[in-house]
Amino acid sequence: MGFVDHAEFHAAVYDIVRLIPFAQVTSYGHIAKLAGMPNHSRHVGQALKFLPPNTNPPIPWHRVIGASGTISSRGPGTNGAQRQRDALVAEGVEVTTGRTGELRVDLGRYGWFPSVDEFRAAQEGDDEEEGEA
DNA sequence: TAATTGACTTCTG
DNA sequence: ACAGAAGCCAATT
Repeated sequence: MGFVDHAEFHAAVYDIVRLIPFAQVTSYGHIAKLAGMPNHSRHVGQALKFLPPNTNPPIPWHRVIGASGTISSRGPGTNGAQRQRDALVAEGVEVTTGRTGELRVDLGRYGWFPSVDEFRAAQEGDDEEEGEA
């Protein structure tokens, strides 16, 4: 699986994010792992930042949070984390707000962390447009 | 070319 | 549970 260029990595990230089940969440690091690049968690976030607003099919970027179950705050003055919280709540995911304003999801209940094997199986059963010979 | 940045993760105390 | 530090690596300054 080694990717030779940036675009391929982004495409792989998008494909994986699309497969996150409704009302479930996973982490940047786990997506990097499924993409075969376990040390690129930060770049998964970069890929999502590059994501255009209107995609077809839609890419559920809001289902990607930190490994500790917290929604990454894009810094004060931005509402990205708030929008992510709203999108998750709209799917029925419980998002708790901690004492210091951190937004947290219970990974035990909503976490989606399939092994690479399970992920590939899901990819075959759920999406066959990839031209898998 | 070197330093900084960041939608991260993990370990320590 | 929380804070700090180290490790990480492509993109950006």
